[in-house]
Amino acid sequence: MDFVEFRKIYNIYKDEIYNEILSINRNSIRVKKEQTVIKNLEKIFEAALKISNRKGFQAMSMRSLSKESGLSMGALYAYFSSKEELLEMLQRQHSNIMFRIFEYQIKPDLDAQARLNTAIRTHLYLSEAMRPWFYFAYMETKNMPRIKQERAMESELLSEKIFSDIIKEGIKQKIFINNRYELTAGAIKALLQDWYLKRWKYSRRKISVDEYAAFIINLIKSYVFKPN
Amino acid sequence: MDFVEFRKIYNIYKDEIYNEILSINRNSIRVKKEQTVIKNLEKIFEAALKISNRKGFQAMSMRSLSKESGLSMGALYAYFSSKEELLEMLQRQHSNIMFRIFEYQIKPDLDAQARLNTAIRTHLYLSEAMRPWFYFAYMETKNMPRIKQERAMESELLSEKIFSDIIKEGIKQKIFINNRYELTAGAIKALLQDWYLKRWKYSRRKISVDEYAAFIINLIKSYVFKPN
DNA sequence: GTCTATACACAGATAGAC
DNA sequence: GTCTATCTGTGTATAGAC
Repeated sequence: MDFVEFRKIYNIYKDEIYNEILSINRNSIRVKKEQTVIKNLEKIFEAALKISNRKGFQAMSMRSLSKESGLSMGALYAYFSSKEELLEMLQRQHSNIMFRIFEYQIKPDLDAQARLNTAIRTHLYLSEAMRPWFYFAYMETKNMPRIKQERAMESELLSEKIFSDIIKEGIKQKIFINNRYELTAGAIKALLQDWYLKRWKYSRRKISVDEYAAFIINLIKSYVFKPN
Repeated sequence: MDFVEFRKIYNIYKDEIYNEILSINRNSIRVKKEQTVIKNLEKIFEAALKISNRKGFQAMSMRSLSKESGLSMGALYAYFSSKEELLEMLQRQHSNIMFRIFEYQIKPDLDAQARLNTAIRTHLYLSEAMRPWFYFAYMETKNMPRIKQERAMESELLSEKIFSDIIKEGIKQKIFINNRYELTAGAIKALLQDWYLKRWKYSRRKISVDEYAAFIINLIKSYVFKPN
């Protein structure tokens, strides 16, 4: 699988994003006509991600969101009851779509090595396709109240577990060396996150997402196969 | 070198931090008595880092900073002319102290392997000793205006260059394999940053800073020495 | 040097016309 | 469903007493 191939799978899901947001938040959205809701949610979310990823969610005023999205302040509040609710919608939607695609992609019928590759590629390609969402989720959870941060931490650990489980199994099957699988899984996550957190750096150096995928996979393999 | 040893070196510098802040910002600080300035700057900066690292600098109100630092609003503005200036003071101080210690620590008389170790350990230990500063600098540069972000990006590349130069030299000396040294340096940075960005995770798992240093070093070595 | 009290701008949110 | 106009709280910053 490379990025081009991944995009085909992803595009099927993509159109459902706003349908899903609608059905989850049906009761808090005052507007009735489905078509209108979907069209406007898309405008609102895109604008919110754009401004937030530049200045931070906190610093984004409702006035600027109104201007960027093309809807008036009054209209915005027909889609959520407070700025904080908008934040929650964005966060939840990100984690939903992420785990959904992950679940679908990682087939259990492959050996540990192939599954590790798939997991790394899936995560990386997904973050590339949905970069504004990933960046937003990473940066904005840090400034949230304790309780909601806990949720984000669980989500981090859960996605890390996908990697550590695969490595553990590889160790059991004697394919990999028994060598700090938990730290290794954490390292994979950190490297994957670097891709969307410092996109500017990789763009400047003209590193493609496929190149970066290959690099991470090689780096990790050299460690889990290390003879010493 | 381990963390205990590093702390001894660090402690010598530590006391100079506020002296240095004072001398750099002498003209924008209205208070004359040196002792007073140093004592209060410490209070202000500690409070600012504490609140910002929990809620973000933007979300920290001057009222809350006043309360946390124990100084009145009026008093605060004797030390900086605007909230933005406070932000600048914090940022600049962080990058100053970082490059200062780095320069001092990395001796050129060692071979590439030993220098790579020292560089990794120095960066990691420094971020551990000054965690609130590092966390702050990482999170808050993202929301800054273009021009200032450029500065932060240059700083990222500069510190990355320390690692890539060492690796390049190792390749030249035929100690290391010629294997994407730029991406490798970036990976080292990402792994080092993960330590202070997700401190909660490592604390929970009871990973010591020395353990983590050894892990990164092993991971990277297995790649730069990889036989294939 | 530090305080309290206050100015003034702008934030989030809503009411009511269309 | 969407708009404009407006309410009310909170933000940064400063003036002037001590």
